[in-house]
Amino acid sequence: MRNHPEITIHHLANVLKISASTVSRALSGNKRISDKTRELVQLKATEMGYRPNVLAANLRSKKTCTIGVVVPRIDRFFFASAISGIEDYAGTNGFNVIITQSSDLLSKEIKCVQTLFNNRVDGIILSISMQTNEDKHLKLFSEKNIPILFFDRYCPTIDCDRIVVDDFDSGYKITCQLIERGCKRIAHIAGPELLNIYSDRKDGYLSALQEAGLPLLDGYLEFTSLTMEEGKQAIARMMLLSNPPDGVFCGNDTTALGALEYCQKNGLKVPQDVALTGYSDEPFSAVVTPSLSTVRQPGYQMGVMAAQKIIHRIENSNHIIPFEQIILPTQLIIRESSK
Amino acid sequence: MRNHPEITIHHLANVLKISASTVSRALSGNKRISDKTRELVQLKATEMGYRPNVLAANLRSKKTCTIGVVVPRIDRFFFASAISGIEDYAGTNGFNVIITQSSDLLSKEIKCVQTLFNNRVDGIILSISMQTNEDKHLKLFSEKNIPILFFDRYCPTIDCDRIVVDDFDSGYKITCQLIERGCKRIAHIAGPELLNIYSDRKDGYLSALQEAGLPLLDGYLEFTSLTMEEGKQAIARMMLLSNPPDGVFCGNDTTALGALEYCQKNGLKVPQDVALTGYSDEPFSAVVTPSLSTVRQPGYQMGVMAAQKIIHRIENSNHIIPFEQIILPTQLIIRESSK
DNA sequence: GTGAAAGCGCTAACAA
DNA sequence: TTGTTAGCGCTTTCAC
Repeated sequence: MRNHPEITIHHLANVLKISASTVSRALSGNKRISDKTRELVQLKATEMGYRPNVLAANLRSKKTCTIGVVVPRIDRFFFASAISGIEDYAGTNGFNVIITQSSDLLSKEIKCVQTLFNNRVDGIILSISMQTNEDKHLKLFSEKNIPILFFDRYCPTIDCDRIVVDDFDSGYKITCQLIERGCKRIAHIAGPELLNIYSDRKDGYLSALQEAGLPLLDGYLEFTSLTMEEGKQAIARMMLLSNPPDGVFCGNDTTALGALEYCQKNGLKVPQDVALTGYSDEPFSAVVTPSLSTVRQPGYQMGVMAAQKIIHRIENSNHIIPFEQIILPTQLIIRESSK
Repeated sequence: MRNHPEITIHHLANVLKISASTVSRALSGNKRISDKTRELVQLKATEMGYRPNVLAANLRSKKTCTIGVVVPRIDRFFFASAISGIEDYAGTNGFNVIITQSSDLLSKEIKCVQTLFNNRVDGIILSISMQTNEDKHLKLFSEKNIPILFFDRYCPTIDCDRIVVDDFDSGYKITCQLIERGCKRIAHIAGPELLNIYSDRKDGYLSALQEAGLPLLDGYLEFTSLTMEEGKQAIARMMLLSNPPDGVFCGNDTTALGALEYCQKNGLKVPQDVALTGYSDEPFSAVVTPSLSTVRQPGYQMGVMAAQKIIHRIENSNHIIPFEQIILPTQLIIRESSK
């Protein structure tokens, strides 16, 4: 089983008795070439099983046609959907996508970013980790004029494009829904305040309370890292307060699920005794009993837009395009847990 | 904001008054160099902000240190977990991962594979689409001696490594569980017979029936593409049979969820009137009511092993390593839907 | 232990 | 429209 040697443009050139540059032009869709030659070359190329050496082309043109992606976790539905969107758009536009995950660790995120940087990606799309409280590792890109784009979770100190949803508004609205259904004592299990998305959700919650003239009672606002276990523990503490909440807005669906489990184990009826809401619309939220009220984020669409925007910027790097923050709408989904 | 020019080994060489090859050796950990020079070079490299040009190195060494991945869908939990495993292992071993998705379409799969091929990935890990009934597009790789590795869904006509689970055994066992709990009329909603995983599950089911002396009644075996909607429709037809099943083994959790919804809408108690089981252990299966019995596949672990195995093969391409099929154990998870 | 030189496969400025 | 030429930045033989 011998390896056939790789066919290059020089082989084609030899066989066709023309120059390598003509072959190159014919293959790259250059205008300055006759239709006849082009067809001839293309025919021969397929015949001989030529495949372009992307590496060499990239080295020469100093572009890799690759975008790097850093997400906290690939296996979270929201991020998987976003990646799916990125890959679909990038794939049909001649770009490759290198995926990396930070596992919500700053140290890992720094490594990912470094790897992508060394691999000379043309742009980087990222959603920062829960720990990210510095931006040194991202400055690398700005310094070399490599486009950065944040989606969902961003670093406020870096000036670049962002695709986000209005977490403040969503947090506000979902709290209002709890108020409208009659809840008087509403608590919130929040995520790390460091992250824009969580602090915005929290601010939306606070704003809704204030507007309705409801007080923020002691112990009604807890900051966690939003795991299921922490959801259980947080609601446990809340329900043991002298004046327990009758409604809890959980920072994400996983926490809400933990809270739900706690309630069911402790004989609390949801939503009668305490109404619950989550955030993110994970696949399980619609099918759990009672089904979870939540906020749906357009993950796939965010991915598509992110890819679109960064590729546009890469391909127009000579132009000055002002940075933009695109805010995509979310959808409030009211289900049994807060009916 | 001027771009600083990229530092190359030649810049370092000039500054240090040594040759580029020495710099190269110092940086690549070559033995034939004095400790003093090595340290000097490395120091200067960091000082000047040198970053190796991976492209040039790859062009020269004809290796890309990149593995390509093709999965049906990124946003399915099983595949997302596998990707997560691949990326973790590859990332810590100096390999990049390019992800593509076939959307379960043969045509798209061919494109993905072609792209990865042109990008000269050093190896490709894939799980084929539901439509894949040919292997021409995969022969490309075998011809160039580029390692292919299948995980979960494989193409039986390609001779290469595989990481799979024992779908026959799992199908057999989960059917046995239905039998043990007293089901007498057990149906199966199967996936496309083309795919090993689904036909194996089906064969396991048939084998369990036969062993228990239970008949396969007319209309008890349906082939679908395992969407939620098809699950509903299939079970609807089954429950309208003159002799409806009292247990249904669904080809995956999504179908089982559809079946569950049908039962709940039509006043059928699960598991009392009809027991249900799924396959895959999606995140929702544990939390739906009644919770779904299912089979857990070690997605993350399969990803790690896949990456490990293919990287090992890439780095030992001079050796002849016999192809191997690794069968990972699954875990039967009995929950309320078949208690 | 170090340097000189060739070349990986491609593109693009320039010339014809 | 086509050819010539000069690299992109690196590795790696082959000298010394």
